[in-house]
Amino acid sequence: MTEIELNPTVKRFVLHWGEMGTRWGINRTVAQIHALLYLSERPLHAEEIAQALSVARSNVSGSLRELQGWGIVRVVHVLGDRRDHFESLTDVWEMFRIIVEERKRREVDPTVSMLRGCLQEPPAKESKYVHARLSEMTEFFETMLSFYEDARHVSPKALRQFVKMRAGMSLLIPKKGKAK
Amino acid sequence: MTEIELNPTVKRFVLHWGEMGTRWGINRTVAQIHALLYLSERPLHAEEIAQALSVARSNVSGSLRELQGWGIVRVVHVLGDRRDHFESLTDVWEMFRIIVEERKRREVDPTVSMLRGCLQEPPAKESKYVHARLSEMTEFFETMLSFYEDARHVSPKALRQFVKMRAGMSLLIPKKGKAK
DNA sequence: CAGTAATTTCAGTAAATACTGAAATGACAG
DNA sequence: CTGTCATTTCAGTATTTACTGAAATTACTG
Repeated sequence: MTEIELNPTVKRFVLHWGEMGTRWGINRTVAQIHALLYLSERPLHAEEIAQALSVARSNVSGSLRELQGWGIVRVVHVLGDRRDHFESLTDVWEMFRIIVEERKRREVDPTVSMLRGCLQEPPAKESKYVHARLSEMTEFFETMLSFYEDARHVSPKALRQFVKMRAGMSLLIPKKGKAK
Repeated sequence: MTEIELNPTVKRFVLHWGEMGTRWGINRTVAQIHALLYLSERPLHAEEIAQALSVARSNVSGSLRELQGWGIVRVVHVLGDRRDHFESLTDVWEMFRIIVEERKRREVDPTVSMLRGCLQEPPAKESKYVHARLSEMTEFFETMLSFYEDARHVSPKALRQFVKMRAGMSLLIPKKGKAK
């Protein structure tokens, strides 16, 4: 009812984050709730969130469930309060890692399965050309996956350092002469 | 009218690609057309595409425009035929590079602007906490951007080799002792 | 410069997606 | 147990997004 007015900076971030969500296939409200929790110093309960964003309580409920499914929001309890409270991870790198991992699991892995399935087909049946394109696509995904797999076995700390190391890439390119 | 029956493998790929598109914020039909062109040995004209996918001619028109906007489909002409024909890039790595570049431009860059804008605000106004979270988020994006910038200046060939190099990551982690 | 084929635009419609609010369920506290 | 508060479910509705087909425009041909 009574609009709990958000700090303008928070509002700006929340709205933008919501838009970004939609562009990457994430429900707007889900993204907004995540943004709100990310900027909230203390855990919030569903009712507060509903008021802050002017959405229905039930909508918040489902969205929180989804965020928990992603593993970037968790429920906590406040002494003397029966309600569930929610907080976001604060470590941006860790959130990024989790999101990448989830999207791999939900979207990339099934795509690779599909591609392998397509290549299974008697190669006479479909044209040579189709088979060639699908092979290239599969190889691309598999290369990316094994790169990712390697990266995953490096400690998060070391990985951060690697990414942060300016000019890191250019030093690392294989062998002779300067890459051009 | 007369359904041009797609090769089952092509159909499978096209349908899957369409679904993946939607999950990443790409219109289903747009993704399907891209998939179809990717697997097509010769350039197709809009009418063929409309029939193959059973969608309206005008829908194909807009979708092709969008794909051209992304830069992964281009128009070509066939001698003795007035119609525009369309073909997809065939190099998967190059397509990936272009898509990443575009999404950076359309989505990441504006987000970083927004974040910088938020940090501009008199830090007294918003809570210390909000400012701290926004700083971390900004730093994350900026680190990623400069990493990407480095990678962009490496030749595509070298970059491919780098990604393909198994165990590449673990070798590359800074300094003393083996990571992890 | 007429006539025709190709393409694009756009208003209307359909489909998908997101959201609401009432009702059902669950979880305590006394 | 009983009542209260919290949460979830779900059927109905609203909103957004995608799509169609007719009409307008553009591009070409003879």
